[in-house]
Amino acid sequence: MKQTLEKLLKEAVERIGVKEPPHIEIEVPKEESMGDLSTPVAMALAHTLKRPPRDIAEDIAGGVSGEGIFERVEVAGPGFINFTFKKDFLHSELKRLLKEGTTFLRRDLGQGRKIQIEFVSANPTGPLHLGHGRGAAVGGALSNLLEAAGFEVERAYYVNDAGLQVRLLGESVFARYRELRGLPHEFPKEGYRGDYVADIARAIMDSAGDKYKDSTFDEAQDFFVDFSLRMMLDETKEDLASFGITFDTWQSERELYESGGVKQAIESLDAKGLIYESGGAIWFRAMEFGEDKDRVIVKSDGHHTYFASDIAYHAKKIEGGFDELINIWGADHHGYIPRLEGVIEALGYERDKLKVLLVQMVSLLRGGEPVQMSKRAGEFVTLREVIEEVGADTTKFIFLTRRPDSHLTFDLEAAKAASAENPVYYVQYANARINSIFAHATEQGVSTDALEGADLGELEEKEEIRLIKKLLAYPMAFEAAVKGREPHRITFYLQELAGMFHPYYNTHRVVTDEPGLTAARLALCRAVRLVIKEGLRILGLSAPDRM
RNA sequence: GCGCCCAUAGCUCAGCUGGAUAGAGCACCGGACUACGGAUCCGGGUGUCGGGGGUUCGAAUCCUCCUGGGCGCGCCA
Repeated sequence: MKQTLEKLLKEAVERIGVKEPPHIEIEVPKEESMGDLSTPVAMALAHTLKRPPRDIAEDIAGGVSGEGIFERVEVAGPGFINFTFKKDFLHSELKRLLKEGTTFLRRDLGQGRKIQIEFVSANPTGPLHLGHGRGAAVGGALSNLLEAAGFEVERAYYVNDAGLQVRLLGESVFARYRELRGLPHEFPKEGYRGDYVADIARAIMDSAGDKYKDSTFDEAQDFFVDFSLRMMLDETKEDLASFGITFDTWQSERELYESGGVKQAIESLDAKGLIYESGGAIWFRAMEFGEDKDRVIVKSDGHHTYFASDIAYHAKKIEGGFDELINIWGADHHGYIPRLEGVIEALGYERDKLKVLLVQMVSLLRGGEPVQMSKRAGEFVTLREVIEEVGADTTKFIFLTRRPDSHLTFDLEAAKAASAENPVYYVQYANARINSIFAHATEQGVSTDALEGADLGELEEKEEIRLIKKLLAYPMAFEAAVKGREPHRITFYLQELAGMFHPYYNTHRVVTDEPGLTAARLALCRAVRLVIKEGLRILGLSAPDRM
């Protein structure tokens, strides 16, 4: 629909003597009386052509060749050109949608370009919390979205399984282990205090018994750290699975050290003279890349900072042949962005090869009262608990009906209360409802197989025309979502589509006494279902046949 | 002190990258087909778009200052 107009408009604009036409904006006007699609292009041209916008609009409108396509082409307001399509055109486009299916809905904007999306990447020192859930929902939806748009997408998870934090986890588990055994123990001062630490200790008792009752932590360290890591990682994967999120690659930080990747990355920076020693530590010349201070890679005690392995990790990503890298981070890491971009430049690549998408913080409330989400503190609400309490689809939907950069307060009480009335069901119900219409049709002995031949010209009610236009507008929403990397646009589109389907259903019967009309309406329902399923799939939401 | 993000209806949020009279859902009130699922539908109103200034044909959207909130600014991760 939009593409057809785009092409005709471009020709018309060239026809009035504009050699290099600007980008032609096309939008759906807010009022139906303003036509189906609209363009402000005449107003944009007014300045350069030094003519009144309405005159230009008249000229362009007169030059649009689209006989058989437009019912009306009108100039309105300060200089908008409004287009209203002929019903025949809408019907033939709907026919195409039904025939081509998702091919009609998607556009190949990626052209097979490789893109890696890294998200969640939580420290394996504690369970996933709600903030991770937001990253997971957005990252998963964005991945599906870009995949549908013809990108080759890799979903990546980075596991920080090296360094002092995981050692501290092991030490905390060790202390709990001794505690459970009734042995004297000293809990590390900054240790992890959540219940999950004791859970791990219990699991160790189950599998290793009292094998380590006489060991010091130094002796038992490897076992405790590895066991704890494996268990945390397994639980993380379980949580993500129950949230409907999957990953293609799990990059271990430890592996980057063991394979020599970190060493290599540092050497390559060194070879470029971007590294120096001072005060016993090794520094990266971040200031040469716009940072306000240089950054330590290796501390004076010999330990590497996270930054060191991040350099190696991103070097490895780039060498993986990706055209674009996307990192989805919590907004509390925003200060880290220039540092990492600097490194990418230092490694000899374009800075904008990496796009960091910040997902704003989620503050958790329960009945208006703040709930702490600190991993070190004893009490916090995990993603798992929220999924169990509120449900995966509802939780995801709450995340996907907001711009990622909007701050979000997630009130558990409100979410649960809203759960029964949640808009996600409104959308899913449209799908389920269509399924029962088809079941009903079959019961009535109406064939639902041969809808290809249906005469869609039968669809003349205004609710039907509106619905068709909305369906044909899906590619526009899709394109905007892809270009802006904003999956939430799909969410809003689906709510609007369902918001047209339900009233239609209540006004007009699909299965009627007239076979021709029935076939056409069934075909329309099938198209609605197709689009809803496609949208829900992209968002990572389920599309149950019955609810 | 410096930097990033946010502020739109009572609440939760959209607003298609500068366009027409700023929109949904929730909540509240009233109503609906002996037929395809009432998780539905129909009707009812609400705005100094946080505030001031600027840019221009035109600003919720861009610039600037201010206010308020969130988050960063380590040889932490």
